[in-house]
Amino acid sequence: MKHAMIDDLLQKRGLKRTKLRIALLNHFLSAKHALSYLEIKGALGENVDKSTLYRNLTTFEEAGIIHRIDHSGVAKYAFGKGQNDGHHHAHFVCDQCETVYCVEKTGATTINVPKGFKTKVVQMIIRGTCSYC
Amino acid sequence: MKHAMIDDLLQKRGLKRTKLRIALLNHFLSAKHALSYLEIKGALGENVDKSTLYRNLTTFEEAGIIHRIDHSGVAKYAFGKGQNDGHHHAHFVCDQCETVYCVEKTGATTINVPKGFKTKVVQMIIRGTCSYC
DNA sequence: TTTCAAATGCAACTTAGTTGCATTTTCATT
DNA sequence: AATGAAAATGCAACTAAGTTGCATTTGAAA
Repeated sequence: MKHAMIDDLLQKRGLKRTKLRIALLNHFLSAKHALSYLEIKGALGENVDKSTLYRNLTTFEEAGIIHRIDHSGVAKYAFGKGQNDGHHHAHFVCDQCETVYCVEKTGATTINVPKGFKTKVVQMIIRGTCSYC
Repeated sequence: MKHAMIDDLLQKRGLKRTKLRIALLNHFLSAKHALSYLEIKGALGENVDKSTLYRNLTTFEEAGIIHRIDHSGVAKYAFGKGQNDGHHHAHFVCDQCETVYCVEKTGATTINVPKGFKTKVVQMIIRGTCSYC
C-alpha cells in the first residue's frame, strides 16, 4: 500500500508528514521518468509554492529519497538514491522529447583516469530516442 | 604554432578573426580543464561583454570547436567536439574543487535499454578526487 | 492540549543566460 | 587604399531557475 510506504519513508528520516510531501512522493512513485520543477508544479497544481517545493526537493534529495539529474540547465528529479550511494543505474535522455529516464546499468566498464585522480563513482548518460518518439 | 592553428580553426568555418575569439581560443587551448563563463571572463578581463562571450561560446559549440558540459546548473566548456560526434572521451568531476576534466575513455561498455529505446551516444561522468585535491 | 521545532507562504533577490537593436569591425571586392 | 555588406560587438533590458529572509502555520511529542 502506497500510503503506508510514504509514511514510512518520511517517518524513518524524521520528516513531517505534510500534504505537499505526500502528494509529491505519490507523484514521484508513479512517475515513469525524471521530473523538473515545472512538471511537478504542473502536476500538483499552480497554487503550490515555489520555495516550499524547491525546499522539499532539496530535503528529499539530502535524505536520499530522490536524486537529482542535471539536464542542460534544468534540474530533474527521480525517485531513489543517486549513484553516489551504491545504487547503480544510468540515465537515458531522449534527444527528441528531452525526457530523462532511469535505466538499469548492466555490463562492466573500465576508465583510465590520469595519475593522482581517484575514481569514486561512474555515472552514465545514454542519449538516444525513447520508445514514444 | 598556436596562432596559425587558431586562424585555421576560424577560417575553415567562415568565422571572423576577432580579438575576443583569438583570446578565447588561446585560453581554451591552454586550459587543463573545462571552463565556466565566470572563469573565462576572469581570465580574459572584466571588460569582456557578457552577451558577446556567451554568443561566441554558442557559436564555437555549434561549429564543433568546443563542447559544453552541464555541471549542476552551470555550463562548462572545453576544447574539442563533444561525444555526439564520434570523438570519445569522458568527464571527470572532482567532488572537492568541482573542476571538470576531459579524460580519455577506454574499455567497452554495454547498457541494456528498455524495448523501443534506441541508444545513440553513451556519455560517462566520473566522480572522484582530482590530483590537486 | 499545550508546545515548539519544523514546515509553509510570500516577496524580494540572485545567478545564469538570452534578446533586441544600434554601432562597429572584418574581409572580400574594386 | 577605398568601399560596402555581412558578421560581430556592446549595451540595456529581460527571462528563467533557483534561493533567502521572515512572519505565520502546522505536525507530533510530551
